[in-house]
Amino acid sequence: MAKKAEQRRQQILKAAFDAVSDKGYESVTLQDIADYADVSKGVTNYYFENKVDVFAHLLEWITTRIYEKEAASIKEKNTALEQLEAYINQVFISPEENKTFYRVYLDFLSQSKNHQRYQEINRQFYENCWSLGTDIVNQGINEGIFRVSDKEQAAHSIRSIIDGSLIQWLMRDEDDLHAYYKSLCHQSILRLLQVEK
Amino acid sequence: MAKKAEQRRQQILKAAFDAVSDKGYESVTLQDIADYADVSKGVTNYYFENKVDVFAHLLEWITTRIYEKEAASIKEKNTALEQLEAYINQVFISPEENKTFYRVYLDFLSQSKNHQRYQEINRQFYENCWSLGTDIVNQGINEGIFRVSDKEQAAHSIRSIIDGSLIQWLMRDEDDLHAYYKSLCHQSILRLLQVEK
DNA sequence: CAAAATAATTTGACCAGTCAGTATAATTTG
DNA sequence: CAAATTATACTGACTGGTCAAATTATTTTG
Repeated sequence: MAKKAEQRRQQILKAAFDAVSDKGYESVTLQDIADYADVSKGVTNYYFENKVDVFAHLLEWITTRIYEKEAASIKEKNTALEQLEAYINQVFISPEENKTFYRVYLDFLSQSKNHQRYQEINRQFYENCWSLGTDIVNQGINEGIFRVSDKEQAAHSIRSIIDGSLIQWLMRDEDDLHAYYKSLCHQSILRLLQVEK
Repeated sequence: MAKKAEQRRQQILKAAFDAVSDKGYESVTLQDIADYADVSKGVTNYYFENKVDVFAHLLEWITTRIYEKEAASIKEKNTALEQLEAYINQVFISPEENKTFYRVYLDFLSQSKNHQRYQEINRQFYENCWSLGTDIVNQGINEGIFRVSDKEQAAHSIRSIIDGSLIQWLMRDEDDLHAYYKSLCHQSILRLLQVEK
């Protein structure tokens, strides 16, 4: 079945994700992936061209998953402020989920310069993120609560603040900072959009 | 004597930097470093404990160099706005220097979670950066042009914006975006600090 | 339906290559 | 010459990828 094959691929991707999360991109071997997936080494090469191919699919999976979750939680809300809050809430889901997800994502970011394919996937991810930002900004402008001259620029800036906050949080690796950086990120963006107090 | 030895170390670190810049952290070998330094492989192991030791010294060198340059260019200026501009100018020196430096730095960031030692060096770097931000914020508050309630928070936020902008610029890897992200970063921080137009 | 044939999947041994680190030899220096 | 430094050769561990054989699933046939 094509169904069965798709399941196997998912299983391998999940295993690759766990492996990278535990050991870091560079040190994950094909054997690791096989071990995490509870299959033998050959399987990975049966379903994917090679190691890079596995990782490219993994990056694609991660970024689209992040984007879709963000888009979904925004769509539930009506006002720009609620949407923004939902966005930030989704970005900073929970310390556990965040750490694993964004550590792996950061690994890929630093690999992007060496792999054209990763870079392309990440470019797509950025565009998705910007479109989320633009939508919220448009909504806020229509509501008359955001004061922004250049919408595209605002979208870029929003994502900068999000990524910058996430990375700083990730790097400090102390307890109890998750809520702090979530709030910092939220407030920074509100100031950027010049929302009246 | 000890002078010569120190020179050799510097030579090796510079070689390691060039190698990482060209090939990326994960794929640099001890042989690469030796080749870039025009010495034989044994030399690296003579002056450093092992590969990680070389890289830890390199990270330390990079981060203190970035910090010192930033601190120096800020010190030249008197007003908060000038200082901020000098800061941003130094962060976004030139496309060439930026790309090499921050690509290597990003490599280290993603490795930090796996190496306690890298993490410690990076923590120190963050604290230095925050102190730069705090100084400028204090100056601006004294001048009455920044409206910030929490200075520490402002410092964190400033560095978030800087890192976020740098990474987004790095990842897009298109021509002519350097000036755009420099300006975006500058304007975002000004808005954050609620400078009157 | 059952046996046989065929196709798809899985396994793990294996290969050729690479690397970090070590040991030792050669060279320089004082 | 002796100590410090550098060059070279080597080792053992590990990796990505291959592949023939084994196993399992599916289809065909009588």
